[in-house]
Amino acid sequence: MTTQPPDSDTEEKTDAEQQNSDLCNVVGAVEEIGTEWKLITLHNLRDGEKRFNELKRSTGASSYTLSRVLDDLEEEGLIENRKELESPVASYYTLTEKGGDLRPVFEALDDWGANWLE
Amino acid sequence: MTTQPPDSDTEEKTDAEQQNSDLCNVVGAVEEIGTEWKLITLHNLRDGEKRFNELKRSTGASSYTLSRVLDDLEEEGLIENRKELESPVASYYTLTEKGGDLRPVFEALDDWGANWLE
DNA sequence: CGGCATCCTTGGAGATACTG
DNA sequence: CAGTATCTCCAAGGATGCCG
Repeated sequence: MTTQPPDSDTEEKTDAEQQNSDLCNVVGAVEEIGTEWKLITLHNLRDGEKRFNELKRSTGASSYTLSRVLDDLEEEGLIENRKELESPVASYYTLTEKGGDLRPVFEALDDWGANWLE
Repeated sequence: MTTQPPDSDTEEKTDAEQQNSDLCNVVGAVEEIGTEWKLITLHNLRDGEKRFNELKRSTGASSYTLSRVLDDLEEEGLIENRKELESPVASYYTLTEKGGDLRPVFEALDDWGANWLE
């Protein structure tokens, strides 16, 4: 493999996942979106479309990292990308339905944070 | 109860966090618990007390990793540790109130997973 | 049984520079 | 503006061994 970023092909179930998948989907969900950059990026799209550099600023990720996170999220079907190629190119990202359905997760996190952080 | 909720702000906010902290606590929450091992470990304690090796099996983490994750979680006040030093030592871990309050998060993740995974 | 100490590998991620 | 290409660094984490 070249300098290919992390893969993300057919997902294999880990041993631990096997042991829990019958009971619930938390492990699966965590393995799909349970990294800080993914969560933060998705969360930063909660209010609608954003462009690359907006996300770069609001998430604090480097363009390199952000780019790969966005690729991952798009491959997983959590976000969509709309490009405008005219003039100065513009690239807009939005949550898909699948991604938007994570809102309750973020709300729960927000509630928890409001009680226990700060 | 020793685990008291928030106690005034004092946390240093990161740049990205600065930009969102006024709006919500998701970033803060994610930064505290948003790693796969932490989420999985907390989730594996959802039904109550578990011992070290039980967690090792159910999470799939190595003892080295699990040990450090548990230390982190305990420091953050998300779990508690009860040790029985007699005979063959036994160590039990449970969610604190703070940790237990994450259940809605896991429920939301579970719901999402049920809809979008599998 | 629980869990450090060590060694070692991997990839996550920043900084920087470059292109269409 | 929106990425890609490198280079590099460091932490996460597995494997193994030891020990109270």
